[in-house]
Amino acid sequence: MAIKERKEREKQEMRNLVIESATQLFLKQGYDKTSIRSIADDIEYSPATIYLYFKDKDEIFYVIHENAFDILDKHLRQHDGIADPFERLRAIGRTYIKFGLENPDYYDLMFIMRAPMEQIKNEEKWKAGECAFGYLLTTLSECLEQKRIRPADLHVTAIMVWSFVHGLVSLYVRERMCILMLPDDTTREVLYSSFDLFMANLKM
Amino acid sequence: MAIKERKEREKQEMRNLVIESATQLFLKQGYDKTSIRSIADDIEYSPATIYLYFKDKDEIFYVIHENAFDILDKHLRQHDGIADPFERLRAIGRTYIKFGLENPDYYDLMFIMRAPMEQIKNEEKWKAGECAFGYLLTTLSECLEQKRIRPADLHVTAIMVWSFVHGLVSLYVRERMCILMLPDDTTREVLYSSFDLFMANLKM
DNA sequence: TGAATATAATAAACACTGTTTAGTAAATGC
DNA sequence: GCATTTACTAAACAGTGTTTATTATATTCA
Repeated sequence: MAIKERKEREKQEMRNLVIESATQLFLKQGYDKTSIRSIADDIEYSPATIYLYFKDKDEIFYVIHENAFDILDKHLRQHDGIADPFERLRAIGRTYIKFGLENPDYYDLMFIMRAPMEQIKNEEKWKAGECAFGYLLTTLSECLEQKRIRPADLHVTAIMVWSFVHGLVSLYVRERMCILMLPDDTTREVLYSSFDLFMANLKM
Repeated sequence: MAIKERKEREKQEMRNLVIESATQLFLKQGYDKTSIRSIADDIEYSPATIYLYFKDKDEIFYVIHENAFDILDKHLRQHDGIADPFERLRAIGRTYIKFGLENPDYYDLMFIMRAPMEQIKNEEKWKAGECAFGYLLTTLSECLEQKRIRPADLHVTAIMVWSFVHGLVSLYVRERMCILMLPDDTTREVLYSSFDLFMANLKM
């Protein structure tokens, strides 16, 4: 009986349709302005239909949140070829910052907004987060082994590195870097200089 | 004619009444659940009355945002007496983190939420932010003068320090530290250890 | 094939939100 | 004492996420 399979496929296609529309609207107008009604309008279905495929708005944005991690992951893995773990760490860090500055809405959803994390509480774990953090852990582990960075606890070091780059990006994304009273491109230069300084301090 | 003065005083008292109620509700239930109607209910006035004293919801939370900076400022100034600028910086940093962990809603409003920054765009500058950042700048300036930290550009160093502590607190406040899969008190210990490591790397 | 059942979609409603408007009652000015 | 200004609010407006009752379509089975 292939009907059940077709139904399942159609269900998945409808979910994709919603996600594609939601992602497009989200990146164009932000989270708040991406209402269930605006998605419904866009895909030419009634708002109630969306609730046949998603539990609530959070579930939609949880999927977008997961997709965003896939995109970031692809960016970060570009540097897998760099043999020196410290230089690899530097490349990963710069790419992380670049991703945040160039995709502020995605970054917001991944690391700042509360909405997607509500979903994770009900599910098992923050799989996407663990994947990205695991990548940082292995890179830092190599750095420590080869004595390229100052010796310290692996997790403490990882939290230090992640917190720093997250701080840079999130202060920028949430418009607190205005205290510098500099034009946008100069502000960005300060951010990257700050990252360089951080890496210099980390180096052994 | 003292009537005008009395009226002005009454106007200010009404504003204070709204702010006090809003602050209390905000710290108890968070931003989203603190609606204009819930404030109006609490102070036993109609919702429309609030709009006679405040332009919109953002203006109310901008005042709370400013008050929160006064509170943080008082905490930070406690360490004015520490002669050694590096040790003063360490004390300021720990107090900043402690403030964030113990007052997550205030911290959110001050450094994460978009709402209060909308107000700042229409006004002149982010006065409260500049005051706090200025305090960091003068402390770091002393550290550099006395060669207690590695030589670098003052503003680049300040952004590095602020971004790091902000990253620590904001990842915690927005529940991303769950990747550590540790109980809450252990997570906090990791944060403080991370801060110690950062300071050790900064030291000359 | 035709009646019974299951699925898919929706219109309308519910309970909220921030904000505005029109109208009322009280305080003030002359 | 009367006209005017001020203080306040009920009701409405335009949204929001979400649920319910109903209809139309598709599938199953006799």
